[in-house]
Amino acid sequence: MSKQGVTPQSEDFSKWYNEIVYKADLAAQTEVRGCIIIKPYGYEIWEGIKSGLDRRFKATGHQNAYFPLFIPESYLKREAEHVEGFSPELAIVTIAGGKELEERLVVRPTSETVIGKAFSEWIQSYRDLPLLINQWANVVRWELRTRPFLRTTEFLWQEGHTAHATEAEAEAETLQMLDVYADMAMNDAAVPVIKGQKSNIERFAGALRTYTIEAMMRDKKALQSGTSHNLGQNFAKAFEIRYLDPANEQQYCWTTSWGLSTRMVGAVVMTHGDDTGLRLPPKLAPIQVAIVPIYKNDDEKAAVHDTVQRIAKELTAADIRITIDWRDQSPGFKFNDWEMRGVPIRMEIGPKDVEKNNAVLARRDIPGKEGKQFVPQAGIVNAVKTLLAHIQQNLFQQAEDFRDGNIHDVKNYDEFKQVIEAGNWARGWWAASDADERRVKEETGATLRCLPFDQPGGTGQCFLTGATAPRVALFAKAY
RNA sequence: CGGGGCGUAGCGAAGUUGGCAUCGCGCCGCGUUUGGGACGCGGAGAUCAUCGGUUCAAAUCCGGUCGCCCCGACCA
Repeated sequence: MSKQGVTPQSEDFSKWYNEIVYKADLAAQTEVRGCIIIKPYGYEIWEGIKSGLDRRFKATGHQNAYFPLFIPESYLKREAEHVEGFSPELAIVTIAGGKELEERLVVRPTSETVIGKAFSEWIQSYRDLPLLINQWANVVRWELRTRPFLRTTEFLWQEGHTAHATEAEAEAETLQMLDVYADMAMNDAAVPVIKGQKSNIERFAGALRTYTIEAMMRDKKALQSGTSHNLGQNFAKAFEIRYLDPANEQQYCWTTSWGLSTRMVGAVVMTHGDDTGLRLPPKLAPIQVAIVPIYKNDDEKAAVHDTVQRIAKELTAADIRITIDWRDQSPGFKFNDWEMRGVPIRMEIGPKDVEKNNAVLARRDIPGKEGKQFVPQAGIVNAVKTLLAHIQQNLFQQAEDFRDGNIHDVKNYDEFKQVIEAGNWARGWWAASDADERRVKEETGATLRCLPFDQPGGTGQCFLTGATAPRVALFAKAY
């Protein structure tokens, strides 16, 4: 595979993204439209996201389970808004075992319906609540336009599903899980996100309220990176999810669902990547340190060998993920290769370093000489750990500064159009109707990303209608 | 799903009026190299997306199908 450079982001961001995905070996294309192979290096990033989330799910009392891929078509039809939202993108099995099926089976686009059915059987009494379940699964949505990780026909995700006795509890759960997503995004993926509520138009099909974390990519487009829904009693009523309360009265449960997908891998790529390739946050990087031994001949190679092995062992013992690059290539080639793959730290160990008991550490987040430093071999584990933490922090800071510098407050529709036209995000007081929101989308291409939790307070004048508005909204062009 | 572009070796491309399938990178072997993308010599690798048609002869001309990319409408 050619490693010789990549199209600059400024020239063609889409092209840059595609090239990076394939050149950094994250994914491969397949014969089936919109379906990608997630290659080991890409899958390891997903595994990092996954384990970070799974740990947090367990810590908040959730258990994993697995529900079937196939859903009887009739289930989907029980919740009117839900089926309407999803029917255009369903894949449906009509023939199986060589026979036409009596009831068609939908390949799950999400599992509210099957899980709702199960919950209705599992829940009898208020003592069974809350019921806190998560599943790791693949889902299928027949998308018209696909992009690796960002929107694929089949994708991997987790979907949490919970049932509660009261609306307040369900709401608390919905918000808690949004916090879990934001925490993982910011602390593990170093992706700064804005928490907020979706508008009616952008709300999940069948939900009462939908909350979202929104991230800004380096082309300044918004990426919805995780969503959490308070489903109210809609699914409880459709699937008879009821419990007997302490007063011996039947009550409908309040349910929630929340999901985060392999799209997050795309978010990591597009939040941190630069013109030399990927830049991975240390916490998610499959390889945190790439050790490149430097030698001119076999004698030097032998001389360097022991030092490299010893340091590698120390790093591994400290749970630092490393690789040693003994490939028969020039050092320059290797430097570029690991930069393309986004490895946070490159360590060079050559004859001079062996002699002086040094090693060279080069940071991926600071290009060239600036990011290089000599460190003594004694205490190298701590030096690496500290540097990894700094890189994690710096990637987040860079992304946050970039994002904040590209969000602009607008007072009227003209300002709004200018900001959107320039590709930026617009924030303004908002009190307009659903119809107005659709019109804005039609006229400018920007969608209401969310009503941020973080509000200025008080009231202001709606930038579109001039009416008194209780809160600001965030608009942007989105993926 | 509309409009536009494109499918030739693993990747990127050339292929004129139809006539031996080319080039660069990568891959394999040998030798020289190696602290920012090394070089020489020798090799392997292609039903030219696919199906059909025209023709003595098709990568090339005609038609269908599939897939990919870009721009729009729909979506985690």
